[in-house]
Amino acid sequence: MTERDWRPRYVQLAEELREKIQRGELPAGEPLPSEPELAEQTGISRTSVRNAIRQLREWGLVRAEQGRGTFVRRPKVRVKRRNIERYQWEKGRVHEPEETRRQTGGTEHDTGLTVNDLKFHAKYQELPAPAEIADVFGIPAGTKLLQRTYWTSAKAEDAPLSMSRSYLIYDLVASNPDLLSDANEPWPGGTHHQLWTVGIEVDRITDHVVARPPAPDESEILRTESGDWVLVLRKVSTSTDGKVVEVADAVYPADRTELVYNIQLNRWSQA
Amino acid sequence: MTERDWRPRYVQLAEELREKIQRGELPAGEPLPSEPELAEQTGISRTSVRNAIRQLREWGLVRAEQGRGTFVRRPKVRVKRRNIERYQWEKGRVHEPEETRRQTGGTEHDTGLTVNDLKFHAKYQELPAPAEIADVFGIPAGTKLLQRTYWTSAKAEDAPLSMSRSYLIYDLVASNPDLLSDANEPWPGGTHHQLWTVGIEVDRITDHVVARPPAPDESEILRTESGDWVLVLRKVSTSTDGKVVEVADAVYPADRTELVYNIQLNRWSQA
DNA sequence: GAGTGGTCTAGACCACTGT
DNA sequence: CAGTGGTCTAGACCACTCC
Repeated sequence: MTERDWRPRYVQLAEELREKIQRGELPAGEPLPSEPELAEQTGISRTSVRNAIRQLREWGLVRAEQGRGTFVRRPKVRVKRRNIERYQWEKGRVHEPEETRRQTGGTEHDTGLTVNDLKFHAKYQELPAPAEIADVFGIPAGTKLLQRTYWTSAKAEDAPLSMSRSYLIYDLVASNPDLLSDANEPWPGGTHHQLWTVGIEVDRITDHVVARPPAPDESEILRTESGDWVLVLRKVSTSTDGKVVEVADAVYPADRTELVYNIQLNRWSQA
Repeated sequence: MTERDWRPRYVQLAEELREKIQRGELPAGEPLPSEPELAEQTGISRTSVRNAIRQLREWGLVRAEQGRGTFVRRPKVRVKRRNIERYQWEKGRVHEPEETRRQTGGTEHDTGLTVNDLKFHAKYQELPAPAEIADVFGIPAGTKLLQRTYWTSAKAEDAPLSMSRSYLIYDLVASNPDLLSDANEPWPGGTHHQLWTVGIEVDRITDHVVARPPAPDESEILRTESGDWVLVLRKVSTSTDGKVVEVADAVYPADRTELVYNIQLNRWSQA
């Protein structure tokens, strides 16, 4: 006699299917047997079959499509974001001539995407600083901020998506009226150039990386599956006189994103 | 007549409860009404009530405990990991005397934890390089590696947990037999010191940050809730002669972790 | 033992997709 | 139209926790 399997039957089914997927018996893109079919094959109820499939969804292995079927998910290619190099490059570009700036990915903002791949959206609005943001700036809550929201919709299939919210202190940028409206988006040269027009040089940037479940609006824009999480990158820019001048939250679909930080260490012996 | 709400009833219930939680009507740590109770109050079946609660679990708002109840989750405090500073500090410590190294957090490895907070586990084993790891090293798959697995179990309540797997090329470290066994763990001085004993200086470290659902063993060690994700930090160390000398994957519970990278930019004008 | 969440059944109707 | 997954019901038994 082999030993009895005491795990719940839906877990057993989920594991069986997981193994089939990972062995390649059910290749990416292929549909699973339908729910009634699996119920009949295994002799368990459709409710339990659905339970098993929910497990597979939480594991990120399958995607259910209403009216069509449940399909094995293709492992997503993760877009690499090398922020250390990117930030330095963006800053260095400020003093290039405008044509150069317009050409070489002026729309990249925090996304790393070019205007060719996707449709770009920008929305500007004023808003009193929520406590959490005010804290980072080191200003009183309620101070007037300029909030800029950017998001992209893919033109091409599988193009990377992103969504980002950036905050500036309103009075700090108000001296250049061009900065207060989204009419100039995509701004040629990015945030560093915008800040430069009001006399600010960014000295250092701190990235705070966190993962969490998506908010409803994020889940819609990023087209995440149920159970997916998002990576949130809070980028805090500090000026050469030590003040926080921009706080930006970029939200990425976690299964399609990889953040890369390349860190140069000091040598032990310098001859 | 107000407009009819066409959303599924379990979604409506989930949102109602979400609002109650976020308004503080159901404070953290408090139990929700029991499932039969909610079913009776709302007039929907227990199955649908469970569906609503599953939604709240996916949102990370509640935790169900068998036989006790379903409780509002306390928002986790995220442990901040500042790897740029940490790596430089770890490298600089190599040439300090051994007592100093033993005292000042020699056990921190990739975890950032001290031996006082937790029980530390280490396991060494040899293993032929899987293709994915071999790729990173730039060596043929199957080359003998030394795999070191570290994990912690919390002594104190709410102590941070972590799990990490580190890979070294076996032949590269074999000249120091002390490095081949876990008997010396926690090694005083960490990986930089270990490598130094076989004549290697680490020149730069690249962090690759990714989030994904936990593997079963990870979920057990890190005590993640169902639906939680993990943050995976792959740390690739390159020696001064340009070879990859260590690959280490650290796995953190995503809801308790924040990675911080502080990036110094070059100045525009250097007088 | 009473009450909790976890598993499971056998049905039903619906919304959506393809042909 | 038939077939898919999504919602929903009204029950049942179980494992676990706490008194």
